[in-house]
Amino acid sequence: MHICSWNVNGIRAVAKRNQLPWDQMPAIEVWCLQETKARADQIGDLAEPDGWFAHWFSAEKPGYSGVALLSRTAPNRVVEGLGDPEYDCEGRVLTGVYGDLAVVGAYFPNSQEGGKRIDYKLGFCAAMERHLAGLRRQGLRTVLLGDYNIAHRAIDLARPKENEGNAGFLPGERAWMERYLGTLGYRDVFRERHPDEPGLYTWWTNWGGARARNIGWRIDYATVSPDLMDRVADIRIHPDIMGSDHCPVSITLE
Amino acid sequence: MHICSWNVNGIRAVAKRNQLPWDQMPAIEVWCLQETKARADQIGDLAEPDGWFAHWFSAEKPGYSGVALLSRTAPNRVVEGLGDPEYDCEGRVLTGVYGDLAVVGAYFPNSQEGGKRIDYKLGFCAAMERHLAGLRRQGLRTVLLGDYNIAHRAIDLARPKENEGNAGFLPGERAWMERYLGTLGYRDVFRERHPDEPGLYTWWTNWGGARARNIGWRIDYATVSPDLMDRVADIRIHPDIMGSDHCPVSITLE
DNA sequence: CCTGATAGG
DNA sequence: CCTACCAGG
Repeated sequence: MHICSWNVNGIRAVAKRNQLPWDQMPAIEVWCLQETKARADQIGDLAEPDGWFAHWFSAEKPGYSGVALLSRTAPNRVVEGLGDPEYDCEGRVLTGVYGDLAVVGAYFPNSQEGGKRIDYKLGFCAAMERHLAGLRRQGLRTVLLGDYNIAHRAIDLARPKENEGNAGFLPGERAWMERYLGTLGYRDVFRERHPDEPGLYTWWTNWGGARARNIGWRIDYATVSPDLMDRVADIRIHPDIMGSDHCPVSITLE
Repeated sequence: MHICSWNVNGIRAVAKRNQLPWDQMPAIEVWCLQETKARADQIGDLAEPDGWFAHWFSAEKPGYSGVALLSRTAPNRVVEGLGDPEYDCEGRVLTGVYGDLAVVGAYFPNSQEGGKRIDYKLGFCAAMERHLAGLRRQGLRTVLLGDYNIAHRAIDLARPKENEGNAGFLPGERAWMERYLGTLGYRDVFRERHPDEPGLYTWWTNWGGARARNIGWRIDYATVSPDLMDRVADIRIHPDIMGSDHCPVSITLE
């Protein structure tokens, strides 16, 4: 099963440029999209692309956040959000269940300038923990794909020193990654397969040719529950796929 | 003296496209610009173009309205507005005095959907009358150039029937044109020289190729006080000058 | 530097 | 449709 996550930074802008992800990467069977920035009723035919089951989950605030789940085969069920209206009103999480696999697509909150929203973000992370635990209690193995808006360690961004204390690299959010990947035992497969390789990023700022110079951050992940680890055949980031300030991350499960 | 008026619909957009009016029409010695939509401090070098005396008068509300007066020779003095803060806070009028000539550049208010702002507009027109009367009491002859946002008569727009009761063709504003050009005796030189010629417009909506099909309105004028009439050598509209949804109107005075 | 929302035209 | 603004990233 080929699953891919992409923060599209506005699906309408991507569509206008003819860079829709399913056209660009035809082998993918499940797409988790973040920052769609549109309701289904704003995008016409794009809401139900030919050959896909599509589910759109949007923020209340127009043009803000929003996620989508597209799959070639229909999921057994789809869960919107984390079960907490404080987070679910921002359209950040969609879970598709396929057999014993739960595919969770998520757009974690940005902690913002001066860490203004770090409390909200850590609350979201805690709610995500509970959500994942609930899925596992249902006997499901989980893969959590999306834009975590967190660079875990110094190796995960090009300028760790300069970004000490900046949104996405705050002690509090990094500590949650430690907890999630350490204490809770979820697996950052990509880093496990490239333990010491720098320069592997999924996001670059739009200014100053950062992407061309590969001054980026790895903030998009596909992490799996421990019991899914043995099914992971492949995991990749796709820096050559353009159309957003993020690039896709794909995982192949057997 | 070659004087030209142009509603630029955002001077920054015009500059970005390299369509600055003084580059396009080098013979012009005085430019009255409307809808500049920028303060002098937002436009860098453009605020004081080489070889020009420039005066910018902006609305309080950012990106809204705004007029400019540029001239090859320095005016004896410049007057900002009409002397009424209700209108002057919207950056709509600049007057440059050159010898015994007062060049008044004006951006008349739009009367808006449903005539929502017709009272404001007619108040502006009344204040403009007083302003012009004041200039004449000072012994000045006046030319009032700009976007009046009024089509005077049916001949002045392509679709008079369909626009009966629409902003720019409301009875109240047309009546003010009648008063200005009839009772008060100011002269619409362009119409006097083309009394029965339809299809002479200065503004076209951006939708549906209206300009290519010449579905437009004549809402930009250069009108003169009766005592200036004998000095008018030429008056033209310039539908070939692109860069805005309006085209320039020029007048040549001896 | 991008996205999308919004006001104003 | 097109110019600006603005929030958010």
